[in-house]
Amino acid sequence: MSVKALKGFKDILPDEVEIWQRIERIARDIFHRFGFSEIKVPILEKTDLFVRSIGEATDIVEKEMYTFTDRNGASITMRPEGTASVLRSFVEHGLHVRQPVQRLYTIGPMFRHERPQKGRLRQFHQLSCEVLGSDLPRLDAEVMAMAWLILKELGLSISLEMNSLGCPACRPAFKKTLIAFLQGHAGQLCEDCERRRETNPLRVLDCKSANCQEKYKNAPSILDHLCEGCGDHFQAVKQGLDVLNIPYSVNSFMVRGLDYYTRTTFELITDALGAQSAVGAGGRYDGLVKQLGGPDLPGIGFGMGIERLALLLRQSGQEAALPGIDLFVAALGEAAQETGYTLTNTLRTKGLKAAMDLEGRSLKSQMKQAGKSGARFALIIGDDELAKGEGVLRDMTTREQETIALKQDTAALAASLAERIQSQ
RNA sequence: GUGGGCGUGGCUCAGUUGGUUAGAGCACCGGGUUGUGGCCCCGGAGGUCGGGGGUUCAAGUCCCCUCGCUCACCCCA
Repeated sequence: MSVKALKGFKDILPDEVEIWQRIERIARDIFHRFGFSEIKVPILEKTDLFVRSIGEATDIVEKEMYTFTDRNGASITMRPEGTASVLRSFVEHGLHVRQPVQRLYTIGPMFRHERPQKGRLRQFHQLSCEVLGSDLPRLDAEVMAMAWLILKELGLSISLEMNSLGCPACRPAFKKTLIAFLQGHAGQLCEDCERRRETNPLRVLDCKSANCQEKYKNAPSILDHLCEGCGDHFQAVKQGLDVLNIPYSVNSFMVRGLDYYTRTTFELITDALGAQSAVGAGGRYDGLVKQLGGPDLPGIGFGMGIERLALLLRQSGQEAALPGIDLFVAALGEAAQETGYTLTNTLRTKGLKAAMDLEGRSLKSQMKQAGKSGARFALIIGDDELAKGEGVLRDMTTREQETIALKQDTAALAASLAERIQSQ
């Protein structure tokens, strides 16, 4: 049996790459419009970085990380998300002294050892961004507006759900209230919720069991337990979204899987991807920079899954066609092959997308290739033409042909062909 | 980690109650046009029927094991 890719690892084949490039192009453009700069960070980090940022008791850290010991005995992890690495870099290089507020984005692979399914892979790719150094509610709204614009310009309609998780000042109190409420339903919940009642009580709220949800109807809401600062912040974020005309809904049951989130959290939801409904998600993480040994600066960011975006684009019939070439050189006979070979390569140096058949196949076969390659023109050179110093230029869409002079100088010929074709 | 579905040429699939050289469409290559594409016609190449074991005179078809893919739970992008 031949070697196959690892489970959950996928090749992105040429016809699929087209749509990926479109996604990245649009996202980059919008990031730049919002004043973001790209940062590239390593895929491997010390395991400790993720344990400290994502949280020891999270699923990601507990059972999903690709962690191994390197040849020096150090514990290394393939990044399961992007924020930790970007913040590590931010702190390590003291980026905060360059300007008070930093806007950064990055694009790359993430790794989580989960059971693969639709929209979920072990190596997946994210577009992600972070803003460090400001806790203004208007920034939260702006970041969500940016995510919204990316999806809009991709032609996707997706709903925005947001919530506030409070801060270290008010969340613990809410947790207690919630635990007390759940105590009242002890023994009546699903297995998972019974377990999480103690370990991660906030989690129970987005349980999918109808029975549990029925019980949670009267559960206390985090939004009623926010401290004054968090409450004001939340109101201001909503106003910001209203001002910017971004449609959203508040989901007080929304919880995030990473421990570092504070205050604003949000998800970009679709109903077209089966179980993996989140196309993007993010939120504020005001204590994280300090926690990683940096200055006490607030931050906010989000990530979007490229595979999920690509899936949605394909479902909505937005498959991008492979771009055609400019000119296909069809040569017959050895001398013509020689001329065609140098001509084709010279055309490429002039900026044209040019192709020819190196196998010496029949003209019919070469014309077929020209058609399949999407060429706008075909230049037919046979030894007959060569003797007369001519070639036949065929317009592949109109099927019109004309005889053109093949100048002695291949470079000059290439230049005039390039000019002619580019002017069309 | 737990369930369900599925594994036949590159892709999508047919394969009757187990029975002779395993088929089709698409894609690929060649020919029909001594030098011309997208349609049509003809031909060709391409398969250890996921793998192993078993039952049988005979297994793609039945049984067991195993591997892989996939969807869902869980979790999340």
